[in-house]
Parts: sequence; C-alpha cells; structure tokens
Amino acid sequence: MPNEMQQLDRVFHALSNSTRREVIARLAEGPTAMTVLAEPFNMALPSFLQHMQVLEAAGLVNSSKTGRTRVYQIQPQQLIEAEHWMDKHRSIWEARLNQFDDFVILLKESNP
Amino acid sequence: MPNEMQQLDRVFHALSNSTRREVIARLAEGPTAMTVLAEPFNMALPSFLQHMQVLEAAGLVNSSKTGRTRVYQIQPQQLIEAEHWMDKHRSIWEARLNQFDDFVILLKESNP
DNA sequence: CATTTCATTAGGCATTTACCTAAGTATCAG
DNA sequence: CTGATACTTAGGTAAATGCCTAATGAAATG
Repeated sequence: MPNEMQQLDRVFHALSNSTRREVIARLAEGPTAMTVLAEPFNMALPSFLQHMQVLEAAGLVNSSKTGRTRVYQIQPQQLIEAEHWMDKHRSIWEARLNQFDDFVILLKESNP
Repeated sequence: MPNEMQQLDRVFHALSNSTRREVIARLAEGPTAMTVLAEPFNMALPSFLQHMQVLEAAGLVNSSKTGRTRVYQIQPQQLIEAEHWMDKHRSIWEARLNQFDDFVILLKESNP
C-alpha cells in the first residue's frame, strides 16, 4: 500500500471519533496545554493521551513540552490533504451528474 | 452524543480504509454491480460485502437489488457534510493564522 | 526538601474491525 | 429442472480500539 494511502487511513481514522474532532475544533482557536484540552471530557488522562497520540500520529497536531506541560497545536496540512481527496472525488461525481442532467435536458428537447 | 456526530463518526470511519476509498473513487464514475466492484480486490466476497455495508451504513452509498445483482451508487450528501466539517474548522484556523500574520506585520512596522 | 501538579508508562478488559472458510438462498440460462 | 452465477449468512480468528486503574517521572512551589 502506498504511503500516501496509509496517511489518509490515519487522518480519516483520527477524525472518526468525536472526542478527537472536538480537540481539533478547540485547537483551531490556538495552541493549548494537554490538561486544559482534556478538561471538558469525562475521561481519565491516560485515555485522553491516547487520543492525542492518534491525532499526532496522523499529523493533524504537533506538540512540544516545556517544563512539565505539553502544548498541542494544530498542523493543518493533513487536514487539507484529506479535504483534497474528498473534493477530487466529489467533483468527479458532480461532473458525471452534470452529464446526466444534460442527457435529461436533451431528452426533453427532443420530445417537446 | 448527538446523532449528527455519530454520523460523522461513521463517515470518517468509512473513509479510513483504502479499499473503501477506492470503491468510492470507482463509484464516482457511475453505478456498479457488487461483483464488478469487488473484482480488483484480492479479497473474499463476504469480506468485501462487509466493506460495502460500512459504506452504506455511513450513507456514502446506496444499493438496490435487481434479480440477483446488487448495484451500488454513490450518495454524495454525507461526503459533502464531512467536507463541511473540515472546511469549517480549517477556516477558523486560517482566520487565527491571519491574525498572527497581522501581528507579525505590525511588529515589523513598529520596528523598521 | 516535601508536596503537589502535569504527564507518562504499564497492564488489563470488553468491543469492534478486518479478514477468512463453509454453507446457504435466489435467480438466470440452457 | 439443473447447473452456474450472484450474493448472503454463519461462525471463527487475530489484531486494533477505547476505555480503565495503579504506579512512576519529573518539574514547580510552599
């Protein structure tokens, strides 16, 4: 399997969980420390850390540790790549559907 | 958990597997019977069926059976919804980053 | 320096996922 | 009606996922 595909696997998998999506949503507003990020979730910290590791492995966020606090920030490139994938395939579908519309129009015109 | 979120869970999960993404890619070119769709994959048919059921449960495709053949077609609404989610959060991030750019420009201007 | 705080590691558990083979069921073709 | 074709169901396995508690590390603070 090409590496690019594995990357999409990881990105879409990371986004398939609402806890992780909420983290992405909060990080869109700026870099945030782990404890602060975790606070809204009713979840043990080690469980939350696992989610952060999934996001980091997918390349959706990165983190750096200063003293004892780890600060996460969003890294948008992979989000953009995933969006491109969707956009590309949606547009192929739309092009096909437009052809179908044309065909319907053609039918109507030929049978007025 | 709100229903909308569960739906995003299912859509992103469905897209997190390259076999399923390839199916979406092929279906973008038109409705296709199951056996035809399965043919490129080195996989037992029951395994392939499971993938199709994941895609269908996510609302990314629908299917109808005529005689003994089941034909799948793409159903783009959920793909669009997922794209919207990504677009929304990407734009929040971009807005924030633009503020940061402005701040950098401001710094440069105040220290020429 | 003792304590608290923030983060991590280790280990365990139930469920889901991604595959498989074997054995159906239903339709079509001759 | 008989065989081939197209799918479906049933049941099994190994690995991954999503959660937990308990224990440990390592930095900050009184």
